[in-house]
Amino acid sequence: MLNAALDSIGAVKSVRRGHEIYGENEPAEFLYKVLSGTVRTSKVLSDGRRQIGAFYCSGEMFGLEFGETYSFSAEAVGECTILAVDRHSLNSVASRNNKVAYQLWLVTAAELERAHRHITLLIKTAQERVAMFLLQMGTGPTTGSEIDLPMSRQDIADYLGLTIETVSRTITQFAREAAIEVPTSRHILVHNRAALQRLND
Amino acid sequence: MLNAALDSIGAVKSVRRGHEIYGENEPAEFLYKVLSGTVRTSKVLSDGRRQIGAFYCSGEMFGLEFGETYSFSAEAVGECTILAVDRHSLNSVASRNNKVAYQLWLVTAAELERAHRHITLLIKTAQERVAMFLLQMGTGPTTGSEIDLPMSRQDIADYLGLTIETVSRTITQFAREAAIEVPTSRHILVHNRAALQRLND
DNA sequence: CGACCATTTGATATGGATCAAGCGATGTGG
DNA sequence: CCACATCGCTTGATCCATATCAAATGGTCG
Repeated sequence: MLNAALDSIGAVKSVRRGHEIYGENEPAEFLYKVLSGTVRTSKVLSDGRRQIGAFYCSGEMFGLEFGETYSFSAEAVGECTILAVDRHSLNSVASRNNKVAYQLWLVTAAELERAHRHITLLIKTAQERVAMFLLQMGTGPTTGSEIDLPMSRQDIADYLGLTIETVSRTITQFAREAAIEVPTSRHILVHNRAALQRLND
Repeated sequence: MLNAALDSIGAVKSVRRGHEIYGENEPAEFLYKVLSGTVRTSKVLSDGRRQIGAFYCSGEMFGLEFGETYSFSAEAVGECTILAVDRHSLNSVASRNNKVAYQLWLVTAAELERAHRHITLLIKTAQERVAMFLLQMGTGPTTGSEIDLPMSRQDIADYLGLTIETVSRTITQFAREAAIEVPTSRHILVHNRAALQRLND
């Protein structure tokens, strides 16, 4: 099993809020798993625009690469603990153990599916993007209609390909329409999930 | 080797211009390789907007899935011949042959890289998107500065997340600036590659 | 030649970006 | 404990890139 392999050869690290885990184009020596907190991957264009590739929550893996270098950089969104697994050790386990190799393939496949969802997101309107984002954040281990956003508005904007002002205004608008409630900026209650879902595919 | 495996268990088919190879959500029974022509994958949203996932040229593989169903549909852009490989046969080869399994993983990884490039494209301006698209189409087997576009302006627009008018205007603008020349709408000569490249990352 | 389709071009509208304040939490030093 | 700076977020006013609507052009095939 993959998780057993990871645990046996991985090293636990903790990373401070905002600190870099690895940089774009650095040699891809490690594969990581989030143990607690949230990690974002990102890329900064020459003119300063930033694209966030994905957010990774507890239990998810990131930093799996095929080339020699990372194609995005990775930073801790908040305080994080992560498991760092040496790529070569893992490869050697995978070459002896088909199940582990298959699990690594599945991680890549999951990553691909994530990227496809992201592409579909980026051709939509601002309302649709924000709605889709909230719904995505609302699924997972947390219960039903409460969403705790670990990331800033700027992070959300850079993930959605919008500006911070547009994200803020759209959230305000959803709140005015009573689809959601925003007790604090990082904590959102979804009252009318159907209204948000109506804005999807 | 993967290609040998594909050739031995694959069946050659030809597909007419515009015809569907498989549909979104259909059971994913086959993995395909383009032998000649170009294939596009796409997804149509409920309101009619169409997103093109990718274009596949001769030699490239498409339709590799992990779930039970295809996540995009696939159509022939022009007259095409393709090789259809039964997924279960291939899986059984892969389970016995590590090299084949590894190659399949690489196909997924290439697909992921493609998706990441696509995401980066979609956060840019219209000029940058079109420039990047032309440069991408200009690499590959064809020689240097000549691009033959197998697809329509509408296909390009749906790939880039723009309208057909914007794509057309942007191409006209590049021609006016003498970066390119457009003898016919499907045939483009790149005169100033650097000018296009300047619009990228 | 005439019908049809893809593409280009023109005129106008608009969603989201940009520029600019204001506001509310959190923290720091006096 | 309170001014005051700072930071993240929201709100307002205006602008602009791209969409939308509409028409002209050109290429292809019967």
